[in-house]
Amino acid sequence: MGELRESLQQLAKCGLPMALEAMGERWSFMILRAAFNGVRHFEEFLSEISIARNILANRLTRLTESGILHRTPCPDDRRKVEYRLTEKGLDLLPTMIALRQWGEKWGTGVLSNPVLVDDRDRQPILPVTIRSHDERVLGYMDLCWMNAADITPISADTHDIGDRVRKLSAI
Amino acid sequence: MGELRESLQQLAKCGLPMALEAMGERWSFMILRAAFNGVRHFEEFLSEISIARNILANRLTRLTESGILHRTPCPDDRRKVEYRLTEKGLDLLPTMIALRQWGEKWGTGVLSNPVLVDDRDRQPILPVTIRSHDERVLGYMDLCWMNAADITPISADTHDIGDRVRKLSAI
DNA sequence: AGTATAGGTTTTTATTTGCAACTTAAATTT
DNA sequence: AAATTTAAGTTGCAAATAAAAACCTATACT
Repeated sequence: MGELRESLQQLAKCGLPMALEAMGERWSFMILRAAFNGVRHFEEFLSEISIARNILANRLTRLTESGILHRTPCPDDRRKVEYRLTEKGLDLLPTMIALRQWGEKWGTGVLSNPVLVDDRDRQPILPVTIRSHDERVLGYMDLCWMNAADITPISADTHDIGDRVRKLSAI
Repeated sequence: MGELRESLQQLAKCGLPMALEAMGERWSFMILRAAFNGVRHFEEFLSEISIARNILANRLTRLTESGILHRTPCPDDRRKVEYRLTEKGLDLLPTMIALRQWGEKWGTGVLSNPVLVDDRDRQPILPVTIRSHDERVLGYMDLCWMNAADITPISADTHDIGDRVRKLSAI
């Protein structure tokens, strides 16, 4: 119980809250999804997702400020502005696909179409999973928390691992 | 362009909006994370995450209604109620870990501690990635959309794949 | 019987959303 | 060159939602 509590103190500073600050708003995921689909301009976002103008403007600003999108005025048509995913933004793809797959699996039985496939062999991608360093698929029960300092870089001593490891669920 | 637009119509009914209806609210991820860490009771959630009572009550109800948590009155102490992750809820783990990893990678340089490891060999898990059917790691550029009906179950005809495939980004 | 605990609800206030109309600058049409 | 249209916002105002604090009810503990 002491251990658990300690871990929960840590919760405040793990990656999630920061991630949610950028992504936790209702429309952010939808905007990002549109961006992943090649949408780049204000009016285009507006017509693809049913969002209010001012909210879209606000979210685009915020996503830009947090480095997920990059805003460039178009050189060819100086009325236009281009919003593009940055590397940081592109890096949200696994999260988005994982969430989408979850939605498909547990949603309204409607099997989704089109399907995401590997461009190379046209076969559907696998469900996004958690993997061990040697690529085994891990479930909830296979995970535990460990002090970063106590991780042996792939070999070495094993004397008293017990009290440095907290067998915990996840996240 | 016509193709792109068609795909964007599809956007409305893919898995994401449904997923966001359940998960898209600011506190839902934090509540879920606490749940993954073994938090089960109202007052416990309340003290672990700084959320208002009424909002917590509301979110727990909603998460329960959407089948992510299961609510059971405790038989031993009948004041208490237990909120537990359902299978559907547990299935959000890859999404949450993916989002958390993203937050860690792009957040405030602070490398997070503790670290999630495989219980079996105490080695950190891999970053969550997108994989092809034969387990290759795929990036944004390796993906495209394809009509579900047109996917060949691992072999067979390849005559006119061209016009049935949309080379698209993702999500 | 009196107090504390668990899990809410209610009331009030602040913040966020969403809609509609307006603005500004640049491009296009007439 | 003037009038119109397009792109990307901003502003103002009503409605919905969130947050803080107080209150409530049932059970348990002493």
